[in-house]
Amino acid sequence: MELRHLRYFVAVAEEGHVTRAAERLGIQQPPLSLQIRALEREVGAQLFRRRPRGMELTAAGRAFFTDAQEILQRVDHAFASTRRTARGEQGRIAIGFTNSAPFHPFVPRVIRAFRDGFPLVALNLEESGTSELVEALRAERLDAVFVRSSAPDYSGLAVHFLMEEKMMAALPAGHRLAANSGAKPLDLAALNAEPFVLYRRLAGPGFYDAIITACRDAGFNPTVVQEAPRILSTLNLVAAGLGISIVPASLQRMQMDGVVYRRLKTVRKLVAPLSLAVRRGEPSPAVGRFVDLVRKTAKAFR
Amino acid sequence: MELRHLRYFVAVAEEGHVTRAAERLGIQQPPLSLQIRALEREVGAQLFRRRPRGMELTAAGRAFFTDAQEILQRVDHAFASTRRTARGEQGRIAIGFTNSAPFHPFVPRVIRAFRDGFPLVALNLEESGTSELVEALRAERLDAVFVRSSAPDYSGLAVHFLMEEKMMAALPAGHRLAANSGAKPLDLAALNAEPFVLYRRLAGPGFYDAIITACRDAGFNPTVVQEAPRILSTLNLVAAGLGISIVPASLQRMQMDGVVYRRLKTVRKLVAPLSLAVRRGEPSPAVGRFVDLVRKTAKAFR
DNA sequence: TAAATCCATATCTGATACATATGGCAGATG
DNA sequence: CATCTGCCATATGTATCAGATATGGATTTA
Repeated sequence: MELRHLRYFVAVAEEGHVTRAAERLGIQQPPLSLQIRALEREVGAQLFRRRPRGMELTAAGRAFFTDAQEILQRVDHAFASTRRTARGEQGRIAIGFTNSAPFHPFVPRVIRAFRDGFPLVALNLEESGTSELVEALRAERLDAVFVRSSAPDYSGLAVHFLMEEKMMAALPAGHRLAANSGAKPLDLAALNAEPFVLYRRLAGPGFYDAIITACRDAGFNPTVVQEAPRILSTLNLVAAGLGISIVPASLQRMQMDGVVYRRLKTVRKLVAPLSLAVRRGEPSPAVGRFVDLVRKTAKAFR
Repeated sequence: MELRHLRYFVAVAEEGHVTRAAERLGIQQPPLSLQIRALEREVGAQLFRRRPRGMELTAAGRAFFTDAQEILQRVDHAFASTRRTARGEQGRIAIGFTNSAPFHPFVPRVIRAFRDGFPLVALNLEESGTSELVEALRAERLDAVFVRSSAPDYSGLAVHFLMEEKMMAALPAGHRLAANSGAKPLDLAALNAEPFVLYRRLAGPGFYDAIITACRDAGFNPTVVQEAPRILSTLNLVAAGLGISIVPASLQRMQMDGVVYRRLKTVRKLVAPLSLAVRRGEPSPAVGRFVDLVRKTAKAFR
């Protein structure tokens, strides 16, 4: 049996009249009559009762009619769905981001923009450390990853730089340098005697190394008294008075009791980049559309 | 597109290799390659990415693969389901019976036997008066009807006599003729001075007329002091002492306080038949099977 | 570098779907 | 009651299409 048989059958069932159904289908009455007979032979059941004035469905024919309509409907749906997927308008993509990425207002904004523009594409969101994310990207568990730093190894991946943001000092409330919050930016060198609390290097090597390098360029080695596993625990430790930290400016959206943010005088290397990494080669249409939107939105965001 | 295209596509998708898929399908590799290309043109999307060593699905191809498998599965299901319906092993039939029919042990038994034998056939059961049932049968709201009497007009219907049962006298407890319940059968003439409570003629004309005729043959006109709309209300009125009644023997399964059943000496015309009525012509396979089972079970029941 | 593997293209042929002509049957009509 | 009408079924011919065979092109493998 072929779909042609189902289409012919449904037409005859709806018309109750072979000649009218043939007209509707654009063929002549004898081949339609033959096709119905062939279908009945193949199904192994009589689907119509022949009358002098037209045909009527048997009980088996009524059962088959229901199924046939549904099958034809599903075929049309399959076509439409496949075309949408091919155009990237439908499907599923998995997006990863580092623990600090969501605090950057760009990331939630572009995710919302994508959802609005492509409601039929399902987004899976994953948050993890940079290394885990890159590994998942390579293993095809993730399709695109927002990263905030240079990973040790981006081979096989395409990394699209989106933007960068300044870093700020995070000081315990009551700290001698915390007065006049929002006033004149601090010299990085003013932090030379301070104990440092830094986001663990393994989780965010880009931040860690950038901070170390910037301090050395300012003339001192920072005293790292504690590494924190998460960006939030970094702030918690600062609030507890264990030391100071340097974090991306977007973190100041996270107002936390006991933490005061102070701007720093511009240090060329002390910035936090935001990039999107994907696998090289041919992305799925949905991933392609996502990358396009992210890059376009990043240009408009600056 | 035809089902052939779906079958070819699924085979290639599963094998990832056109030559192997062609072998599996029993055709040569070049026509299969052409059919896949034709399908991609018709869908309007590339379903496979060609590699030097085989083909792999695109995102659109993966979406289509899911749909194609489901469609082919539904086609097989439609065939099987239609065959079952054609064999009367599946479908739905509506059975009607008069208010008194369920008390005959045969009726629930044959219904259970049918359910056991054809679990995929759904039974709708309706209870009503004989006239309503016959009307519903003619209007195709019911497919088969158990009746207990001769309806005024069975034209256009086929009535299969199943069996008959004796009638019994239903007396108020304490009645002078109620003593020695189960003893020697009563003469019908012994009831000549009694007030009669009868099941309404409109609801069960066969019973009514048979009782009137039998009494006249026994030499008296029964004094009908009350007609009851339902067989149960007939018994209720007897229990209340309004009079006596004559009911099918199967009613004695309905033990009711205040009612005593007494057998009657055999009166040729005073029996309650049980018949199955269906429309003339070609019943659906499920109805045909039901009629067959009912008739066969009735023979074994006697 | 030659051979192997795999899909794509070209050409031919048999099978099949459809057109046309006509027949048969049951119901409608005069 | 005879004739006509409406509708599906059968017979025959033909154009189209699916599949076979032969061969080519590109990439990988030995």
